[in-house]
Amino acid sequence: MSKARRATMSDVAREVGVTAKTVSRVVNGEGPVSAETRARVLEAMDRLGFQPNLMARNMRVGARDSTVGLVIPDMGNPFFGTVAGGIEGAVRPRGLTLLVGSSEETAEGERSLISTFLARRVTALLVVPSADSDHHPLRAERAAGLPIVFLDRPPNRLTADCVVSANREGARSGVAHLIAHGHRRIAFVGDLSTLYTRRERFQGYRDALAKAGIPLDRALVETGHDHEAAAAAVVRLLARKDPATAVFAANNFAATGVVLGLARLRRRDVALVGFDDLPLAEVLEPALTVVAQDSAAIGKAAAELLMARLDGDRSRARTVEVPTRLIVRGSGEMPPTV
Amino acid sequence: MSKARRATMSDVAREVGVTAKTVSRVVNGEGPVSAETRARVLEAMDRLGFQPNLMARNMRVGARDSTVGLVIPDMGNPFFGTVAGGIEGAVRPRGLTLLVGSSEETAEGERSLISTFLARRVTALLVVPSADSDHHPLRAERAAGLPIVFLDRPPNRLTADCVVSANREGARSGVAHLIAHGHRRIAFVGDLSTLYTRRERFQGYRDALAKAGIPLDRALVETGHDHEAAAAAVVRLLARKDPATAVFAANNFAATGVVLGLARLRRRDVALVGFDDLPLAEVLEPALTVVAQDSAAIGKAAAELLMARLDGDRSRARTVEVPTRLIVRGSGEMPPTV
DNA sequence: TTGTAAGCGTTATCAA
DNA sequence: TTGATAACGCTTACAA
Repeated sequence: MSKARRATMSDVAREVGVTAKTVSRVVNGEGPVSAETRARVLEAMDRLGFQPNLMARNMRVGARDSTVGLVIPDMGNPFFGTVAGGIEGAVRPRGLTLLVGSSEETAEGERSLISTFLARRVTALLVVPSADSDHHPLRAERAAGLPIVFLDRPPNRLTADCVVSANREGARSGVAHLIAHGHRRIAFVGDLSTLYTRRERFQGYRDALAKAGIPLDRALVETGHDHEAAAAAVVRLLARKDPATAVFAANNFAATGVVLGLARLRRRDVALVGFDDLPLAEVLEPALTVVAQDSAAIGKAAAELLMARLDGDRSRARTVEVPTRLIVRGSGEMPPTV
Repeated sequence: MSKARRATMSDVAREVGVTAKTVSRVVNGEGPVSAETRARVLEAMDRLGFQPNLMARNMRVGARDSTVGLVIPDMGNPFFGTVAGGIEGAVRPRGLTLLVGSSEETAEGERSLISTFLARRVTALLVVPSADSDHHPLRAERAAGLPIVFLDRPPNRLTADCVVSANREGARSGVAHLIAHGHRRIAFVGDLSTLYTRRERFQGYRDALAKAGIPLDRALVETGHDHEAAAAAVVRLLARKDPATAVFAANNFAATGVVLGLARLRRRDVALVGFDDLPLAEVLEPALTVVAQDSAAIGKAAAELLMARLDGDRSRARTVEVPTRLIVRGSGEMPPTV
């Protein structure tokens, strides 16, 4: 019962009294097979619950699997969900199936997941790198013609196609927006500083401050990698003797956390601009001003890069930067409390 | 360049001057290999960028792949992201890798994704069924010993393990809560009625009404499968001559949409209870009362069922119901406007 | 219209 | 400690 071996083509063939090759023909709808034989084979396949072994097929054919592997850092972050949706919509018409795994934001998780995909001979590989991962070992795969595209964050120690948001410019514009509304004590709440997106957005923050002649105050730079951490950061930022009058939250979790923190403090006088939009942004009070990323477009761009490579594009690695968009809703336009 | 063949064990072996079997021993850290041979093999592997072909290995070993396949309807829904996270946390310690694909809520997408997983000989299969899918064809796989667990929604035409939320009872308690606060015109905004979860939650809604002696008014039952559809539904519900004084939103998208709709109408006098919690629920005004699902627990329970099967549990199919929890925050306690 | 032989990349078995 | 041979399930090339 438990050792019930799975039916193979030979099993089906024996059942019907033909050869495996004939079953193969029926399965692949290829070559000439008499209607009667075909019917008998189909019947036996159904009766035995035959499922072709794609591993064996792919091995023989030498063809790659019709699967695209995607490595993301976190299944729970809707940003990556939307990115994945964008990819899927683009590769599906081509008959490719997207399979997603999570690295849990660790280099080891990422390495082992990539290995899993490579060992299964995916048609192409999409990776959102986790901090500190090294992509140098992938050079052989790339040389062997495997399309590899990095998303959201660039590869480390490897030149390859890459799609990212306009992080620096987007952050700059968001912070400049706060400055334009009179703020000079603007806090930055972001991920761990090892992350590429955090570094870029932090640079944009510095660019905006510099342009306005505002010195960087390290005391206003906080880390909030999840909701509660960001909420706690806000409490600290506002408890200072010289508190922040505005906050730039550098990702969706940070923005959510800052909103939570401010609400718990019953503070409605602190300006806020978030990076990445939230579904409920417009109903918050005040409504949340954000630098919106086009996450679906990021996925789509990556998928298109990938498919161009599959179609034989051998040009050098490209980096696509997807623009962001400032959405003004209220929270970013409040003046500083004097 | 483009046809660069991938290095095989034989390639590595030839390079070093040994046999494929020796390389195999090194790769699998099995059997006796001299330290020197091992070093030379490892060096050659690295130089050639050798990646073992798992398809070939699995085929030979006859072993199942160390992969668990998960089919979800929608990558963009954070509920499924959290469920996936719960599964991953439970199967990873066992050395299993979770691979996720999206059916886009279509029976065909689900069928083809399941086929993809079966053809790749996953160790186990996890499925969130889409509406109208038929799982009868999976009976042979189940008989062959493949653990199959359904999540969030039960299988159709197949008896199998299943993990669901206490949908009916949860919805009943949410609606009863509104009734306890004086409401009698309570609207229901949910998914398409073909969906299991929608049907169950609707039953819970009816149960609560019946218990209170309130007749069901079909005019108060609306469909809102995404944010905007739910927002539009609210507008209709409140525009009636005999409008709803409270709304029960039967899933997270519907709840978000209802909140959006109410905010756009500037209506703060309509009571609301949502099914499934939202990250920003506590900061809404009024804060959102919800029937919270434990999505991570659903994933974990499914993973545990699955692993028990892998460990040889042959008992009959079980259905696990994960309890929900009413979280009172304000929106559900508002009295009806007279 | 169907069958035979060989081989894809790996590992089990047994021998050296 | 290492190698030769066969086999996993399937498809290609060729023959019947």
